[in-house]
Amino acid sequence: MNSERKISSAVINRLPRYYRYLGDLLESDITRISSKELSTKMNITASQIRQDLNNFGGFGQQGYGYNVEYLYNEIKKILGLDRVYNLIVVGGGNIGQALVNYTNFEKRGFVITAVFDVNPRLIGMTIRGVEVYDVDKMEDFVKNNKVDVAILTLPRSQASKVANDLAAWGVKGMWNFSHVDLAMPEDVIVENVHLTDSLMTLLYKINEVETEEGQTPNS
Amino acid sequence: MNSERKISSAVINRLPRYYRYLGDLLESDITRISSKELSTKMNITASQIRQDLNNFGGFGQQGYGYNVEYLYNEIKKILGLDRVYNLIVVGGGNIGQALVNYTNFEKRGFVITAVFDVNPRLIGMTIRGVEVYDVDKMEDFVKNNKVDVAILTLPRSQASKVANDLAAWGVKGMWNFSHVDLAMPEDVIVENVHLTDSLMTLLYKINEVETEEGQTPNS
DNA sequence: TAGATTGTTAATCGATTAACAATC
DNA sequence: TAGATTGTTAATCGATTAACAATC
Repeated sequence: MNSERKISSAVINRLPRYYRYLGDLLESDITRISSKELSTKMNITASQIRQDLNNFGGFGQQGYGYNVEYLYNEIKKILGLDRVYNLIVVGGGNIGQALVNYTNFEKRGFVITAVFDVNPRLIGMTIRGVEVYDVDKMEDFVKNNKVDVAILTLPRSQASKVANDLAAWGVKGMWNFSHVDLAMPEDVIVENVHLTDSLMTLLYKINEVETEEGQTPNS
Repeated sequence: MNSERKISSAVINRLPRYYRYLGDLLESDITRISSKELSTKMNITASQIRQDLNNFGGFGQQGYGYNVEYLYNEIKKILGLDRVYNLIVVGGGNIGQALVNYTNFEKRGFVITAVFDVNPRLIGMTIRGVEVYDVDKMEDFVKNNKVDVAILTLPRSQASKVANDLAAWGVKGMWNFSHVDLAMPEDVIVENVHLTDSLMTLLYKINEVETEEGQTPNS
C-alpha cells in the first residue's frame, strides 16, 4: 500500500500467476489455502509465496492460511485490475488484428479504443467494432482521449519513432511487440513481447536436451 | 560446444538479444566491436557480455574485441538457427492465424507445416498456403512428419490434454500461448507466452510510477 | 489448549559486477 | 613495444530457501 521499498521485477512477474491460480481455486469453490498447498500446486516453494505476498501486506492468518477470495481480490487491487484501461493498437497487421479480436481482454477491462495504420486498405475499416484510423490522426486521438497503453505491433523500422511520439503525447505504457528495444523516459514503462526471441530460446533448449541425451544415455 | 555445465536461463534468454544486435551491426557494415562498445549500445555491463559469451567459448581477441560476423554466426549456431524447424499450429484462432501469416518466421527457417482446429468452418481452409486440418488428423500428421515445435494457441480448457497427446507422440517443444501451465515430461520443453500476464505486469508498473510521482514530486 | 501456519529473520545460493593478469 | 581488451577469478549484490518465534 505505501511504497516503502521497490518491489523487484521477479516478484511482480509472479503476481499474475498467483492471480490466475487463485481465480481457479475460487472457481472450484475452495475458500482457504495454505502457502504449503499452493506451493505444491504452483511448483514453487511455500517460502517464496509468503515472501512475495508479504511485500504487499499480511494477507494470511496463522494456523489458517489464506482466504482465497480475499487474497484474490487483494492481488487484483495490487495489479490495478480493479479499473478499466484504454488501449490503442498501433500497426493493424496480423498480430495487431489478433489482439483486437481477442475478446478476453475486454472481459478483464482492457478496452481497445482505436487502431492506427498507414495502409490505405485498412484505414476506415472496422475490426470487431474498433475503427482503424490513419496514423496521422493519432496525435489528435491521444491528446483528446485517455490512452493508458499503446500496443506496438508495427515494423521494427517505425517502432522507435512512433514510440517517441506517443511518449511525448503522454502515453505512459508501451506494450511492445516490435522487434526493437525502445529507449523511453523513465516514467514510461515498456513491456516487451519479443516473440521471435521467445521461440529462439525454446529452440536452444530443445537442442540442449537432445545433446544431453546423446551424451548421457539415462538423464 | 561440450556440455560441461548447465547454462542458466538468464544467459539463454539474453542470447537472442545479442544475436539481434550483432545482426544490426552486421547490416551497418561494422566489422569489429568491443564488449565495452556493445555494452553501451545494449545497456548492460561489458562484464556481463564477456561472462555470457564465455559460457560458450572464447570468441574474442585481446586488444581487438570481437569480430562481428564471426560472433554473429557463432551465436546463430549456439541458438541452433543454422537449420530449419517444422512447426504446427494447434488452434486456428486469432493468434494462431496471425502467427501463420507472420512471414518473418519463414525467413528465419521456422516453417509452419500445418494448422489444426476443431472448427468445421476452418477445417479445409488454407492460410497463406498452410492447410487447416481437423484435430483428429493430428496424431497421424505428427507421427508421419517431423514436428519440432507445436504452437499452442487454443483455449485454456483444451491445452493440457492436447499438450499431453503431442508429447506422447514425440513433440519435444511446446510454444504455449494458452493461459495454463503445462506439466510435461522433462525432455519436453515448454516456453510460455502468457500475453495477459505480460500486460498485467505492465499495468502494475504504470500504476507504480504514478504512485511514486504522486508521493515524491521530483523523482 | 494444542496444532497449524503465518510473517519475518537468517542462511544459502546464484547471478551480476569488478578487477586484473594474460595476451593479442 | 605499448595500448587495448579479452578471459577468468574474486567480490558484491540480490533473490530464494530455510528456520523459527509469534499467534491464530
